[in-house]
Amino acid sequence: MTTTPRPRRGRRPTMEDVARHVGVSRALVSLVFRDAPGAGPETRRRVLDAAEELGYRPHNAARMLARSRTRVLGVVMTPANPFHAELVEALYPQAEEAGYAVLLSALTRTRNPAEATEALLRNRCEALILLGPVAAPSEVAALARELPVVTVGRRYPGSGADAVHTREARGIRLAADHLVGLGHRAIAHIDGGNAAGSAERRRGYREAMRRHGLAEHVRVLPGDQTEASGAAAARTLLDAPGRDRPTAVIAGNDRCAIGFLDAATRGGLDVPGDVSLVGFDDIPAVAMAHVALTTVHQDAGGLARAAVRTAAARTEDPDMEPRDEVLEPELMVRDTTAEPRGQEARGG
Amino acid sequence: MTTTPRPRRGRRPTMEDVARHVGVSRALVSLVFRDAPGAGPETRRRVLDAAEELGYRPHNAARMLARSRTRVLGVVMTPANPFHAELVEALYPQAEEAGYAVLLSALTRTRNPAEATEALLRNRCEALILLGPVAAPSEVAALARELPVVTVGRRYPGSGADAVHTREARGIRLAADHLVGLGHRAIAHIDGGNAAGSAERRRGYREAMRRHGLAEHVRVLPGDQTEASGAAAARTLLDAPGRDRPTAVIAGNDRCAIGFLDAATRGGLDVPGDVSLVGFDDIPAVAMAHVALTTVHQDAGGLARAAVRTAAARTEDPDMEPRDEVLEPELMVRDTTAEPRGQEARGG
DNA sequence: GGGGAATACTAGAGCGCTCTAGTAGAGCGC
DNA sequence: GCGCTCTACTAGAGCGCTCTAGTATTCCCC
Repeated sequence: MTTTPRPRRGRRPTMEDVARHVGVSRALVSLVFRDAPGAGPETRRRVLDAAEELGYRPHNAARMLARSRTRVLGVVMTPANPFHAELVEALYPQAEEAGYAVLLSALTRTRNPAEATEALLRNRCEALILLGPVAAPSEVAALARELPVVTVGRRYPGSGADAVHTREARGIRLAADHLVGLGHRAIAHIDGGNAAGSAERRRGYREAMRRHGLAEHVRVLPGDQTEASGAAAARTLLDAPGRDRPTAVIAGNDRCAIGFLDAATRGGLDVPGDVSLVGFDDIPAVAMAHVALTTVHQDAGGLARAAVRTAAARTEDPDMEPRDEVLEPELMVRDTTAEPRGQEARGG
Repeated sequence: MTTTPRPRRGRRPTMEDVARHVGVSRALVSLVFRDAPGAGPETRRRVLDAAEELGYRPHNAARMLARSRTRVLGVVMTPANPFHAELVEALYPQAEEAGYAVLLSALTRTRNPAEATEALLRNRCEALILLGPVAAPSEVAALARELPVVTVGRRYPGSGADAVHTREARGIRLAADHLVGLGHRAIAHIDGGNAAGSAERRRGYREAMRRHGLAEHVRVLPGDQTEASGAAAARTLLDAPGRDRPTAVIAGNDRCAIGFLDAATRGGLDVPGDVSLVGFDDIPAVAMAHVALTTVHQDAGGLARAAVRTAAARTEDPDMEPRDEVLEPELMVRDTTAEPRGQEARGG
């Protein structure tokens, strides 16, 4: 286009260059770029024009170093987790509104929580937001001793970290009530292992079953919130004799439910004909796709907002009472739940 | 645990503090933390111990500012895109091996390419890796004038940016060959709009059809590589009279294919009974889930490796010949493709 | 035992910003 | 015409590192 081609080599222009070009002091240029009061409108325009002309761009490291506050929020996320994508999506506008920049650090197969947070700490984030953390309580506590930490989707009571999460147990209860309402009694739960929220969901499952007088039907299958573990659980059930087979399954999350659906369907089970299935999270894929999964909806936008607000609040006041923000889940009834076979016959 | 509780308030310890504590100079501490030669083993240990004791952690901004090179690779990614998750996953180890740190910047509904790259440039990345960029050619060209830019999954010929991508057209041809081999003739393509790779895939489709003498059957449905557009395309086909309906569809990508599968199935079409379906990317969800989508596999690890290598190479030598690294795709035949109805009858 | 090299360390000048404390000058009331 | 306030601007000291150019000290060889 009409952009002036700028020299590719050589050092980048600094504030000094812009200042000299306009004939003002460095401090004045700084004022303009920080949108601080104290510069005349005419000068402001000239500074901006000069910067544009020279291709000047503030050097973040220098800014961070000079400023007392960095106004950066460190976010640890797992790219492979679709629900984290939704949270990150919502985090940006919330952070911006609160006057913070977002610094992402990914958790991958080759990058553990310690590495991910270390990178953020070296950048002097003011607070950390950990999405669905898998770190050990002692690690989280150690972090919380250094800076404000907000865990999303999991609580670390007594760690000093604030928490923002869905009332997981209630979500599971909604699912259980729905299934019991349809006539199910043998309802199994695929566990999420040590993934965020799993403990709460497991507890919610046990409680709900007890409340419905179905304690004897409690059955927790091991898992880890991945498609693979859902599929494994399905295979376990397929191998069981029919009367030992639950008529409904509450998966640890949507990904697990997808895996279950896959393996169950391939194994010849009809969902919801032979077995009803409920997920958790309500990631976009299960709403829209083929699966039409009945699931427990988590409010990603609300979680993001609460996380940013809490991080900001604790940064302002480190001695604030520990917070535990809880958002209500919602059951999304779709096509993977129905009356159990026997019931259906009686009913029809 | 046994971690010394550190004072939460007050300024963080600096190299100066560590140096004083050990009784050496700041420069020596710097040497130790950079793993540079010139420090005795005994001193090295004492410095490390003191740092541990004081809770010292290098200040990244200061380091960046002081260093001539930042050794940071800026990566623009879209969290909502599952294929990007795979690329990011692979990018970290590759970058580390090449001696670079990774800085992520997300593209979201509220954050456009200009904002995402601006944030990275302010951090003085040495090179930019754009995953499936959607930016305008002029924008990419402007960026490439400032620093090495590698686009992944899309080429911007003449922009000055290097490209790393799959041989998209070949992938589509593999899909078309497979479908034609099964007996299909009316093969439609759901377009990916202006998403990365779409133009190549569209071209590949047209060429493949022509090569098979099926030019008259060419049918490109509008789309944009999301589930929604796949679903919309399915609805369009459902409304068409049977004889005008293609017997096979090559979707713009896997997400689009998932959407198609959803809407088609709900609309009463059997896949692959009534219509065969092929995707593109081979994201984890389509391999494992319920869908078992026949799709064109892209080598995420290979793309990541090539992207990092190219970025590093251009950083070393800005005058290097423009690179265009091409990786071969692979057709993964799963359960969504079969002989067309008529064929099947004849065959059986 | 004197010169040379290698090793272990230090001094100090930046890197490009921010921000406090200050100055110059205009406007204004009396 | 004096002091006052207000606006527009500047000087300069950091922020916490890196890195070049040094200085001691030891070791070794002839």
